[in-house]
Amino acid sequence: MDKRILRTMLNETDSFFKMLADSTRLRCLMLMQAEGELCVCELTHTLNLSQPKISRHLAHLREAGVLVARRNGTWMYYRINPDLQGWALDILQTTLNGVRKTEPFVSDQKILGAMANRPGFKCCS
Amino acid sequence: MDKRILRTMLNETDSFFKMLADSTRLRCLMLMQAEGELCVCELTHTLNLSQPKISRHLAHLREAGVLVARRNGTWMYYRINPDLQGWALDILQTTLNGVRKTEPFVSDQKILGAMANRPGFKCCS
DNA sequence: TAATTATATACGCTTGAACATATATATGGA
DNA sequence: TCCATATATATGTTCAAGCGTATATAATTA
Repeated sequence: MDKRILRTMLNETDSFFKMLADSTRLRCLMLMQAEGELCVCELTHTLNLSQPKISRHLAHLREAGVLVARRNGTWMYYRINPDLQGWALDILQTTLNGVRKTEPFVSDQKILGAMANRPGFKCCS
Repeated sequence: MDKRILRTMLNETDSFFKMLADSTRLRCLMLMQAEGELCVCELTHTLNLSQPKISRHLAHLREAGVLVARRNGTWMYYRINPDLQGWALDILQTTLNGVRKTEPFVSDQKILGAMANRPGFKCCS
């Protein structure tokens, strides 16, 4: 764990909220809260934003300890850090419940659900 | 209700988190979540920050619809807007539960509790 | 009306964060 | 080894937001 992580790992409570205070990051987090781990290409496709923009925001979330990552081949999968403090996990779920029927979250879920050729996606199980 | 309020009144979810993403604002909100309405001088004393700084942050919170205000003589009392959406109120309470035993929130509560001459404070009932 | 207290706002400055674009790195397959 | 795909990072710029200081407004009391 490097210095950047130690510096920002929720030592200060408001740094957690800073991570939620950007619409791109919040949309990514809500998708992961709803769907579990997602890779960069799924988020790039779903939010229709540039790959560097998505990657940079995911890096921020990871450095802040909000996300953890796993590599599988060329794909990087990100998911919400299960070791987040309980109140932080609660807030993510409460937020999802609060926004899941509003835009842009409805559309995001829909677009992700309709995405073809998702890596690791098993059709017909 | 003026244009600024309409623009920021939680039409965008992340604007709510933007309001929580500043330590001064978060400390004020946690005190109000714990204590109910508070006036500017109580917050200025408790956080040991300049009056204009506190006032400006309270104005932001009010414009965003997170706080409502009431005047009583020369004092302005602010409190969490009871008409906030349920999920937003839940998040404030969850956050308070999560941080109430950590700094700077412990000290803030202590200093406020020990403050002398609080306006509207009835000694010996 | 004048003085005092409490609060709000205006101004100029600084800084951090987000952005677009370009480029680097990493993995897997031919 | 070379290429293609997926992802990460670097660079320079722009802009929003916070800050301190000064000043304005509002209510109260003399």
